Amino acid sequence: MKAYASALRSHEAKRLSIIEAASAVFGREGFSGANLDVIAQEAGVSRQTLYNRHGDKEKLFVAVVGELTTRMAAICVEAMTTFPDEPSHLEDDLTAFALRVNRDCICSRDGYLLRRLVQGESARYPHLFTGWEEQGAAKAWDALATGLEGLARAGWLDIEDAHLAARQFLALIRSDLQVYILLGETPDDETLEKASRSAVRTFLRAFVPRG
Amino acid sequence: MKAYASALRSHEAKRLSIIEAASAVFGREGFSGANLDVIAQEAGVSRQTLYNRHGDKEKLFVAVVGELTTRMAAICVEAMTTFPDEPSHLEDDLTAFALRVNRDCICSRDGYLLRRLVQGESARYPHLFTGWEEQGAAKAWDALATGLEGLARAGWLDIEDAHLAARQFLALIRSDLQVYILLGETPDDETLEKASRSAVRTFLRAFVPRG
Amino acid sequence: MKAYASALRSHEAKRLSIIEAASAVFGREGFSGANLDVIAQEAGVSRQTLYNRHGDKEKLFVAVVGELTTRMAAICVEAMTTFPDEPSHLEDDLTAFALRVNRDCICSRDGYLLRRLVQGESARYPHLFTGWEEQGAAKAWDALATGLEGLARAGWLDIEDAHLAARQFLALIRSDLQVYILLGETPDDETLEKASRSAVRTFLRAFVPRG
Amino acid sequence: MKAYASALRSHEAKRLSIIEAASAVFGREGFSGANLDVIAQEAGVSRQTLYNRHGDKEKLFVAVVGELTTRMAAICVEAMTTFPDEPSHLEDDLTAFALRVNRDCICSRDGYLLRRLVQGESARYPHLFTGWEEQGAAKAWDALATGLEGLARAGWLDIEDAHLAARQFLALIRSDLQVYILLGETPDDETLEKASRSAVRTFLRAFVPRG
DNA sequence: AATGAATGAGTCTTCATTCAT
DNA sequence: CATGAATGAAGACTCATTCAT
Repeated sequence: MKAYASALRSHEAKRLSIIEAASAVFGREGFSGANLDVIAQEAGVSRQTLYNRHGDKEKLFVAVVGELTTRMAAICVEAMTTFPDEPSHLEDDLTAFALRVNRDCICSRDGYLLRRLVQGESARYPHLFTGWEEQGAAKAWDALATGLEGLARAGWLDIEDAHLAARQFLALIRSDLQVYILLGETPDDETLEKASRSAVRTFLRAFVPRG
Repeated sequence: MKAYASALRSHEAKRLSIIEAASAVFGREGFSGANLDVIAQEAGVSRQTLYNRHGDKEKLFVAVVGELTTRMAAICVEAMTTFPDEPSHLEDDLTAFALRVNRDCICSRDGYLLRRLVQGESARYPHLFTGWEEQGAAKAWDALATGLEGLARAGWLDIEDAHLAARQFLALIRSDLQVYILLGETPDDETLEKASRSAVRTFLRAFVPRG
Repeated sequence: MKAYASALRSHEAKRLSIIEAASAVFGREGFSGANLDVIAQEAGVSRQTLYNRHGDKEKLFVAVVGELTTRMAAICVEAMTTFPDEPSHLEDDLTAFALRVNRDCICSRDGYLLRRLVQGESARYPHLFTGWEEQGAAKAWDALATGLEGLARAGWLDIEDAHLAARQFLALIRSDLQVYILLGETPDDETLEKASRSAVRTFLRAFVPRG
Repeated sequence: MKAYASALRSHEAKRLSIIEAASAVFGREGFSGANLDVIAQEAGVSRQTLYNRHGDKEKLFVAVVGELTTRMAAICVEAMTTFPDEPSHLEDDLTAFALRVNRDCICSRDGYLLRRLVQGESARYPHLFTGWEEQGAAKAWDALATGLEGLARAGWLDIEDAHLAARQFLALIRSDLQVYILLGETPDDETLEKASRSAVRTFLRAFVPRG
């Protein structure tokens, strides 16, 4: 029993370390620049194990993207649940929400890696992009639009096109983080908070009902 | 004379076709995925010529990024000169400006390629990113901030931090073009105009003085 | 007892399925093209069992050739016993004999496989060929020569060199089956009968005493 | 001009040495056992040249088979032209013809190699076999059948089915050379002459008109 | 300057073989 | 005995780079 459990654990642990290593290397070097021996080494498994588990380089790449997409989808869904449906202080609450989205979805390591992989190889594997968009981006936009619509119905905001507002909200909250996004660095909380707050302020100046 | 001129032309023509081909292939395949024979062939020159002109693969890559950066800087500067310093109709004029920026700087072929190259290889060649940021992005932001400041001084806008507003303006006008930006497709003018106008409207709702 | 017997049976059964699978794969792919994992899988045993039983790839190959040689020797000997020592109808009886040789020795699956293995690897393992020739071909020729000599002594045939006649008999009866022999397909009985009969007819035209 | 001619010569010479080396190695080791580096080395060219000229291992193999097929077809056609249409001494002339066929078509190096390649890989590349049969074997059989028919019409032979007789003739003349054929050794002229003569004698005993 | 070849390193992939469970 | 992993050696194929013509 123990052996079985530990084998399972080791099996799953290996799977994970392969995905970790592969996403790191693919992210760092791109698909063609990635070296399977390096991945195997960083994963602490033998090259054979890579092949046993994933067949070949391309399939491994697809597996990595799939895993990251799944993970990020979960994280984004989770982040969306913190949307302030009944805000006590609109600016503060939206800022907290924006900060969370920035931290967990935009500037997280997995987010960075997934973005790089999809950006870098979407030309070669268009389906990557499709899957990513449908499972990730579109869902997040929808959820956010729904949240904003709720605020509008409750009189907090004055919004005509909720999907448009959602896209603009997302665009604004990342507008001050371009450098971090590009380089894959995670900004500290102060930076995140500042970027989020200025974005939310502008967003509210645009969408809070006047007079 | 003629021979000299035509030799010159042919020399410059070759230089250009090499840059064109190389940027296309590097953009498509990334640095490690690019094949110098393919570049030579697409450029219509011999492999030797690549080496004679550029020394080696990395130098060629750097030359491509340099050329694209120079070009894009010029284009952005040019675009900035169309900023409506004395607008007749603020929304229309800013929309026209935004459309121009979107079309020429964001969604153009060179813009797409340069972004891909920098994004893909900035990890490997950090100086690429530095050069690009300083010569391209920063200058554009400065110029735009100056323009916005002018509008504010003239009473058209109510802006505290002009650089922040510039970043947000740029973020907003591209917020509806993510797909095109990612895939490198150039949207038609209607799409560009719509995306630009909704962004400008939101921007103005946020920054036009009230009451 | 039962357990013992069934263990034995299973042991022998495994041995056989290994030989079957190995001969099939070696025959299909040649020595270097054969993959031990494939053999193990087709045999329904684990790779380890191959190694436990046969040591390594080369030894397994030799075992296969040995097994096939033994089997084919037995089959050929058996076929030779059907030689019509006292024919009632010479052409019919010799044709029946030829058909049997063709079917069991030349066109059988094991015959095909053994021929392929020996042909393909005799350059690498000359002793394979030696063993095969001595145990298989030579014996068969001798037996056939003896049979023909008997017919000659009984006045049915007019033969000077019985070994030569034996070789020619064998050459003739396979002359119409080259395609099947090469591709390893087993012709139907009609084809076999026709090929055998025309060969026997020619053989008899050459060796039946005149006048 | 000279340079051009010498380049051509060297080009063709390289092509030939590649084919020579490749046929030797493929013949010796089989398709999967053959090592392209060895072929390149034996051909005295670089590995790259192999790839430039032939694309990949499989295409090189096909090219080798094609070349050998073409060559052997020419040689067989040439041999067939020596068929004694108007024999002065039937046995001697047919023996000379048989010897020639044996020497040039059956026991020649190219014949051996082609046979090995086709036998060894016809399972994997059935089209190899098809091409070989149609361009080589079938043509040779037809030509021989025509020749025998001529002798029959002229009263030298008594033949019903010329194609059958042709196949039997070919089977007989190689019946004493099996060992050489299998091992790819070229027998000396005495052996060839003896094998051919005994075959022709039997053939004539079967097909010369009686009485 | 173009072409073709050579060199040498590198990378993906396969596979025989062994070891641990 | 089966399973899965590890190791190490090939081997096919690619590619940057250089050289000769």
